[in-house]
Amino acid sequence: MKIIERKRALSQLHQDSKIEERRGHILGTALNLFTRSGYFNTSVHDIQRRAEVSIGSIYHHFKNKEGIAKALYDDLLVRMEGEMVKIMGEQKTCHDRCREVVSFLFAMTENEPDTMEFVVHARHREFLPDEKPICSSRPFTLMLEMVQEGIREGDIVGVNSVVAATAIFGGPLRMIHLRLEGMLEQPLPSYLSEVWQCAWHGVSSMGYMRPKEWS
Amino acid sequence: MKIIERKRALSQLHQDSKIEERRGHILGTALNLFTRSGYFNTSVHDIQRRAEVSIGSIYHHFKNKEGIAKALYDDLLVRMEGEMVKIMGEQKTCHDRCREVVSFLFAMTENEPDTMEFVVHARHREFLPDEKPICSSRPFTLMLEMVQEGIREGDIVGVNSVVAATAIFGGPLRMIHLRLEGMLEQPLPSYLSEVWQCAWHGVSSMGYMRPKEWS
DNA sequence: ATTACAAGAACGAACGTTCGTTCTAATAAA
DNA sequence: TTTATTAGAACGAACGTTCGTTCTTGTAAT
Repeated sequence: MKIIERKRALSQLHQDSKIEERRGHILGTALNLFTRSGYFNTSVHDIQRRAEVSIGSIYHHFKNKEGIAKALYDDLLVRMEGEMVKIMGEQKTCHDRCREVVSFLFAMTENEPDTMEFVVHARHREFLPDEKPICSSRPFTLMLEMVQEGIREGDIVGVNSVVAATAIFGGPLRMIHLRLEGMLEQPLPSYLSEVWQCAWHGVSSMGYMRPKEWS
Repeated sequence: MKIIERKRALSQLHQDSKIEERRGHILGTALNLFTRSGYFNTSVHDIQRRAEVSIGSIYHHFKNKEGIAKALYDDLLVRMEGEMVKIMGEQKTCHDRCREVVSFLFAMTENEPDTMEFVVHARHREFLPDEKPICSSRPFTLMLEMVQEGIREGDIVGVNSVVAATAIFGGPLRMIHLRLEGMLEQPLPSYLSEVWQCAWHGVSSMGYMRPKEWS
């Protein structure tokens, strides 16, 4: 009995993983095409050709083209939120938390540029009309909360919290844009130190002692 | 003779302005639709209906749909570059120049949100495939040059100039994004002081004396 | 002053193509 | 056998664009 159940469970797992694999394969191909050519310049037939699956298979796993984008988007927000929560658990000060967020985003840009492009570049509203703007999604509100706590604790100067958040993350995000557009030779993490110092000094309430040059 | 020529010239001028008016009308309608629904969600027929002109008229004034977007884009870059050059002429220090740029961008966001949306939000690469990325267009390279001079003069700490430029303009640009997405209650200029102080303090090489609160 | 002509702006029906999606049949798994 | 999955031909709607025509306006000839 138990063995049979185990077998069924295993086989089910095997089945699930195979299904998940194909689903993931379609998603990966779609992400690649979406970021390479844009959502609207990518047809379902393009995805089908590149993924070497059939139209029917795609429409079996996803409701429609928008459903593919939605799946990508949801997956992404979940991953990002998980990372933000993890960072908030590991780091205790606003400074360390925000720095870690930037560090994570920089690393992700290098490791999964397609994914990152889909986060920061894509005009989700254009093809996911029912989605709220990404800046009011959980990962981004968590980043805002980090900053708000920093203001409460006195680490950050008492400005409007949205202003403080954009001051901290605006520069790093622009660096990500530039990197994704191929305008930066070096990988992002090599700029982290400089970028972060500029970002943090802009809002830090601590006394200011900056050396003339950073190495 | 002279009178006849004058008359012809006048009539020609009148004709030209009428033509220009219609062309501008089509462009304005297109800009509005493009920013409201996105380039790909806007059909030429939509533009035709909203502008209350004929399809033929549109194709008389513009080569094709892409030509409309290109005309908008070119016009925009010219205007922006003119404004940057003007600012560089009027302001003499890096600090004042960059601040004026941000001030101008904030004002423009309020006065012509459609135009601004088209600058900062649209994924031009997707529908203008031959265009270089906007960050390497003249207006943006001029902003970079302002910063580079600031580094040379010692006003800005000696970081990589791209890092400095993103540190200065990244925050303000994010504020513009937020405002265009309707996430800010107040008009942008009311945040200018705070935003600018954060941006400048991030890169300024001067001693640091920030009051606990800004009014 | 009237008429005839020319230039080009405006028009919109119609075209060919591409797209997202559906449908039916075939195959594999349970 | 039944169910889940894959396959790809077929479909209709919507798209960007073309093209023959009409309308408008300015010029020349009578």
